[in-house]
Amino acid sequence: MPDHDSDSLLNRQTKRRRVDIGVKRTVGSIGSGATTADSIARAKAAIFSAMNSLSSHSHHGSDTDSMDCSVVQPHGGPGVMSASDSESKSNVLRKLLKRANSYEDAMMPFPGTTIISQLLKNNIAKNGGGHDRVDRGERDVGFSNSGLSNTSSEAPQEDACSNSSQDSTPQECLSPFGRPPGLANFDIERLNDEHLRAKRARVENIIRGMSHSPSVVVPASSRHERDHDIDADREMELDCPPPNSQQQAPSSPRGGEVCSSRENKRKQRLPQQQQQSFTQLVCQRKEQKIEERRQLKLQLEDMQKQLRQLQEKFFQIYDSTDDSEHNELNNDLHNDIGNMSEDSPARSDNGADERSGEDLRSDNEMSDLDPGHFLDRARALLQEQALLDGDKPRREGLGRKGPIHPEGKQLAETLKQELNSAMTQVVDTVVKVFAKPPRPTPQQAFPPLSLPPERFPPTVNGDNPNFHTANQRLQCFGDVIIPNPLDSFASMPGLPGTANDQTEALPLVVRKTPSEHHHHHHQSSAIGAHGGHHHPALHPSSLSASMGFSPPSFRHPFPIPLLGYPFQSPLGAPTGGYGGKDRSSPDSMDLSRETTSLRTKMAGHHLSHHHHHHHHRSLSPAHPGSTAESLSLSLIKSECSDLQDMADISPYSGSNIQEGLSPNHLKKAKLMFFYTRYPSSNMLKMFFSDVKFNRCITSQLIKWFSNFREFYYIQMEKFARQAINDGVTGVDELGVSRDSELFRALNMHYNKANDFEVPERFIEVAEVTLREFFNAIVAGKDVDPSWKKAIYKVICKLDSEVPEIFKSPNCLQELLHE
DNA sequence: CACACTCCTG
DNA sequence: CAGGAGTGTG
Repeated sequence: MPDHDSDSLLNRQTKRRRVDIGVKRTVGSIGSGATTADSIARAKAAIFSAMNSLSSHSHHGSDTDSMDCSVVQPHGGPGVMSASDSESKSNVLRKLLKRANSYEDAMMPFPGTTIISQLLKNNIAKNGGGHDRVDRGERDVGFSNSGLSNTSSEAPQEDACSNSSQDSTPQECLSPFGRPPGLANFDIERLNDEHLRAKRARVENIIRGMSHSPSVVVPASSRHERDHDIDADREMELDCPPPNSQQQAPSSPRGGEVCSSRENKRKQRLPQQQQQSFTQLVCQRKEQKIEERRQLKLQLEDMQKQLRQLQEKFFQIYDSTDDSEHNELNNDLHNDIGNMSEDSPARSDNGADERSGEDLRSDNEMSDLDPGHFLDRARALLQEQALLDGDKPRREGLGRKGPIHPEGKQLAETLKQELNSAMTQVVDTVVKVFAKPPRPTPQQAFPPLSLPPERFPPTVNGDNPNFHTANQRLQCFGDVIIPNPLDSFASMPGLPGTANDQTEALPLVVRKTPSEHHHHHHQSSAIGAHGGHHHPALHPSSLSASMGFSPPSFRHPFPIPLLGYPFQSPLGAPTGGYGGKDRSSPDSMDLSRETTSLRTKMAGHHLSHHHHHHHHRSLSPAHPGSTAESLSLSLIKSECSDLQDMADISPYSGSNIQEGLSPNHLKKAKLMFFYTRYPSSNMLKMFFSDVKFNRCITSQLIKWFSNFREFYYIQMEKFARQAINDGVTGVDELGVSRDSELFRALNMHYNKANDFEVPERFIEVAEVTLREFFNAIVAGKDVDPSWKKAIYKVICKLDSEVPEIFKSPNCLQELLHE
């Protein structure tokens, strides 16, 4: 037997003696995720799905799957799309889009024309913006042309280390939004050429340098790849100790001898010349990756630009119509659609509704670029249209009518259609491209385009401090699993927020549909926003906290991903967004919340085998370390450099419903422990209503309480034994008071600052626990491996109600400042 | 199978 | 406190 130190043996022995208390508590899946969404929301969802699949290359797309399911639900029922593989995802997307479209068609009596196209063309001509392009009309042309502009010479077909099984047709890897013919073609091609040359030179340089060095040092990133490639053989290659002992870590002295470092072994495995060619391949693949990212970036920019153009045009038209009406109408529309889709009073969005009026106004100057508002206006116009249609309202909720401009209505209609089709096309094409190859190879013959920053459209707020980070984010799209962009829908809850935990990304994990969709239902549908009705489980405090603070600029999810993820930097974020609207709750302001969530996000990521995304870190020339970037850097935990990507990408900053648990949440949980030792997940969800729950968050919270319990029981046992050793004979002599040592230890742990008055009940429970332990030990029950189980059962019944105040996200302040 | 739980380790 | 492991449960 390969030597395991006695520790391991001991461990295995002790592990046998586990005690599972089987305390049964309702595992609450709060509510059903069934939400309704109108076509706009669906379109949004579709876009985001597309973005997501684009970003993740449709690996492990479970996140979006769940979203898709819920989105589809109103029509298709829950089980429609439960498959989690990427193909089905794209299918879902397509269906979804089709539904959205058909819905629109039904809504609109006026067949769509191409007004937008015309307008856009005119605009382009007028502005002389040679770089702006609108290819909706000639999309097909652009598509077919997309692949022609260049070839990537350093994309060898015989990629030895490629684990992709698909050498599919190159065209499928091409961007559907490839450079359109005409306008910008010249510049682009020139750029392409330059860039290609430069890149080639770089590659050759690298390769030359590598082959010259006597001891070929494989870059870390490529080592990863090799790890991946060789992974299959590892079992045979390495004479590792049995799986039981995970002693490959260098920390294990003997294990280290037996199982020498993996990298070393791996390095020696390949003969020299193979290594050289290997390194070449590696470099090539790096380049390919970079190219891929650039292409993705470009595509996204194109999409953004298109959207922006549409918005501008739309607003131009819209502004010509009467404004005051629209506010009313808009509100009306919210209600209307809300009623239509599914009148769920449980989910209502007060904030959004109230805000919509002022938003519409401020938009005119402010800008333009918030697609969410854009859609709002589209809806408003649609509503107008409906009203114009006359005395026969299409639906019940539609009672009002008023003076309207027929022209504007028609315009709105067509614009809307245009928008919809544009989105559909965008999403469809993106999905088509990126959802197809399960593991898209970087072998696209696609010209790397370096993009002058001027071409990058301005962000929502005009200034674009996050431009670089945005680029970087886009660069990682190909490799990194991006948290579900839908998360940014948190403030437009018509869409089911999905877990953005990457555990979802485990391969072959099929999402269990209904039970998984535990969401906060106090969030309302974005459209069905007639506020007031709350979910019974919901308390006003959390509502006010989660809605009232919502910074208007982040209400709409669209600009966030589409405009290059202009997330707030974790540090500066909420401050800027709130604009002093309210004293924001420290919880939602928590600076390190992203930090906490990082771990969550990474959970399970190791299975994705996306090793190559280290490449852009080492090679990417565009890594300027912008402000946001450096800020994010402070959040990077440690070894896992992937975390940086994740950190940058986190789309959650815009909402009060945060994705991660902050230290304040931890503090709160500790205080809650004074009341409940065994909180149910339902309870946790209720009391941490300012956190968006996904599996990871739930697990983390549960783990917290588990850890609390662990400490608690350890203390109990310790003090019980100590009492026995001290000669205590009877339980009566055993008490717990606020000045007893046991209490101090516990208080130190759960209430370190001692700024919370520990409830008396906890003292009693502690005393009971201590006595239980004492008795059990005295009775010699501790010889039984599961002797604690009985105690656990007793203690778990002693949970008391957690005060309502804990449900407030601001509870910490309210609790501690008194 | 997923989840919650405990136990152990770092 | 988190991660991993092992176990029990539905």
